[in-house]
Amino acid sequence: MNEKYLNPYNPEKTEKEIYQIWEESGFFNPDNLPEERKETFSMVLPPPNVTGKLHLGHADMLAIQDTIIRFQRMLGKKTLWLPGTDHAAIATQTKVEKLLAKDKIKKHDLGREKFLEKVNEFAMDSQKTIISQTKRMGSSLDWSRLTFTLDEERNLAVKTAFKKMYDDGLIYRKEKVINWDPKGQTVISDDEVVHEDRKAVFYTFKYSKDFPIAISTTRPETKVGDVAVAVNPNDKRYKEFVGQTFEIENFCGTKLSIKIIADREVDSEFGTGALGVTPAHSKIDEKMAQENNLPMKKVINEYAKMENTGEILEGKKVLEAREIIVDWLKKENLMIKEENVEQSVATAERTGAIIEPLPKLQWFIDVNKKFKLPHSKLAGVKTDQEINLKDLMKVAVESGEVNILPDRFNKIYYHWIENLHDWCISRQIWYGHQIPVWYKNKDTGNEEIFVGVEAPESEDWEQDPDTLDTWFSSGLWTFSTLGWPEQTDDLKLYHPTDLIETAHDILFFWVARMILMSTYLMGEIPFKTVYIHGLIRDEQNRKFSKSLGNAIDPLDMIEKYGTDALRMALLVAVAPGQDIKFNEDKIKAYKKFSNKIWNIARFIYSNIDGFDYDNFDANKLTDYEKDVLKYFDDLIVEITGEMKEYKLYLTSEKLYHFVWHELADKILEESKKALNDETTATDKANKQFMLLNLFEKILKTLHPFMPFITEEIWKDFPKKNKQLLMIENWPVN
RNA sequence: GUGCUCUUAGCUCAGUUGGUAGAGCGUCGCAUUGACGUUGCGAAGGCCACAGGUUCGAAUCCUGUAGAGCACACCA
Repeated sequence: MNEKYLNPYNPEKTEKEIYQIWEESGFFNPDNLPEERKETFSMVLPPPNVTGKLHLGHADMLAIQDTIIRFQRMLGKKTLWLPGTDHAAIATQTKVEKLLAKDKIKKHDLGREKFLEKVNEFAMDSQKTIISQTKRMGSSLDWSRLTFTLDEERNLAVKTAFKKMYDDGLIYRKEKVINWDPKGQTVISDDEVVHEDRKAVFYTFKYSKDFPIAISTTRPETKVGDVAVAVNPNDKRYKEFVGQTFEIENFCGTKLSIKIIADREVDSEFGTGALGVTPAHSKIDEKMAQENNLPMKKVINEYAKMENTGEILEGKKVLEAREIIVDWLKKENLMIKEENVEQSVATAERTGAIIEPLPKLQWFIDVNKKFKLPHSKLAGVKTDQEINLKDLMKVAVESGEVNILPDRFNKIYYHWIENLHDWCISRQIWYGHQIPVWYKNKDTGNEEIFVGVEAPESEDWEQDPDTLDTWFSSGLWTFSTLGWPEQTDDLKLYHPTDLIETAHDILFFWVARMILMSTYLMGEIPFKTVYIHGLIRDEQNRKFSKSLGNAIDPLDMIEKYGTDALRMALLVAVAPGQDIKFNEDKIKAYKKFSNKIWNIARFIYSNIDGFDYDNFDANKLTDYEKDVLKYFDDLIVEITGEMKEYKLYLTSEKLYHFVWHELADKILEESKKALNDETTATDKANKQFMLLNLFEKILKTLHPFMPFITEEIWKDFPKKNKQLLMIENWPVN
């Protein structure tokens, strides 16, 4: 027996050696796998943001995906698991800005080019850290195909996609009321808006003494931008006023011209049944104003300060302006009622700032416009059929081609699509894919536009300074990483991918966008199955975050307990979609399990001297050994089925139970007499064979879950013609 | 407002198509220096939130009630 078994299992030393052996073998790369493998299995890694280092959520994702890819590799498939990192535009830029602020450096002082150099430096540094951490988790990713969402090939994919969508009329530029983040100084999409419940005051008042209708609002400061009052067409109280226009000379120092309009959207039961229409600062009001040919009056600027108002309010912050108006209304005896209400306030996901709806010229993806889909491979959509993006996204899931686990997320997905509006894709930040659009004669009124993959030749064109929403490039991920727009072998072989595994908080940001981009650009689904894992929370059920100071570094856990133990703790009995309450004791328990396996190896290996496993005649076995082996073989059949359905949480638990409570507690104990020569030589040989045979299959079935310790023990397994355990065949009969 | 989910042992959670409830940790006994950075054997502990219904049979399917949570949202 190898002397290493005399000491306890040393994860730290073993894991580094083993990972190196795997990397040097080249087997992470499907091109190097032995024998001819016809069936493929492919996954892309959800690219971690290059904003720092990995957290437990990443560890969870890596554990699940690596277990799946190792299982598929052992099944004999040509397996590709493709790594990458995400530039995470706004998140990374903000991070670097903060770092620079420590040295009192501002981004505008540096200028765009210099600043981007800094961000890039940071991003590449961060990428290095992330890669080394990912390797510590045992991830069998094909590093030869490493990608970055902002590298040259991906930039080509982004520009190609943009151009095609523009040519199909699906990307348009328009001045609309958008979600403005005053802190981040950029537009954000609807999905980046987080609604928070807050207390607010609901004010009811009249613009002036002579004005016939009272209105209600929680934002009096926007009312200086009002151009109309809308009422329900069936509301008898206000019918006589519809169509009239009232001039208000002085509303807190500002002149207003208010037309009374009728709109079916107005609920006569709510408030006074009349709604002050502020087209520039509310999306629903914007729509009403357009339908009634009313002007837009912008009264709040990009810094959330008042503009185009009378002197009293001009330049004031919105909250100050609100107080001033409320005081003025009271003083003028125009205030009718003040009620305390719960209101949901729109805030920016990244900066936490309150969103200011503003009219701005931006780029959008039209999700409702119909177009002809060329070369459809989608179930339920014919080639050249007219369809819009919204329906395309819906069909991919409805047809069952894309299967979301657990199912309940299907319903959440449909619900999201039903409420989907056009996607604003331009951002006023520097770090990201610059929009491939050039302008000429911009301020002359004869503006010309050029949209292309390459910049126009002559020099008087100026590129749009804005960058694209980071999710635009992420949406292309399943095929941009395989070489698209080039028709590469990888693309043909591995797309659609088999599985995407990710957290539920980016189902819409990412999963939905990948479905959109893939169905539109490729005419096929991006992946067959979506496996959604839960979020990891602390013992008080809070999210892990730096600000709370409760963050746990997975590397600390690995140092204490070993990667295999951490992986098991994240996998056993955790159903998809289920949030995990982090518990260090669980990891400890699987460290003990690692030790148990190590000791089983010691016991078996120290009891097989002189036994020839390769040439043993299995016919000599008695019914007892045959039954034991059959029992485990049956179990393997069962768990193989589960693994194919991605039910790792069941398989891991069953294997744990079998190893500890069947093999160690019973089968091993029952074999001791024979092994100690207390019975016959035949009996001893039978038991030796049985134990080795069980152990071989256990090492193999356990390997996807606990790759390091199983590979290490496999080195000493007494068998000729062995390969690395990671490419041994899965033991199915 | 629209939609979704959860409630199982002290704690954290499994329970695959309906067939007399499972794991880890914790608690309590007993044993053991053994292949075991201990482990083994055993025990206590659950009317599976509650009330109805379908069924020969329900933790599992249906309806309702209560509590908890989540997603979405142009209700001023």
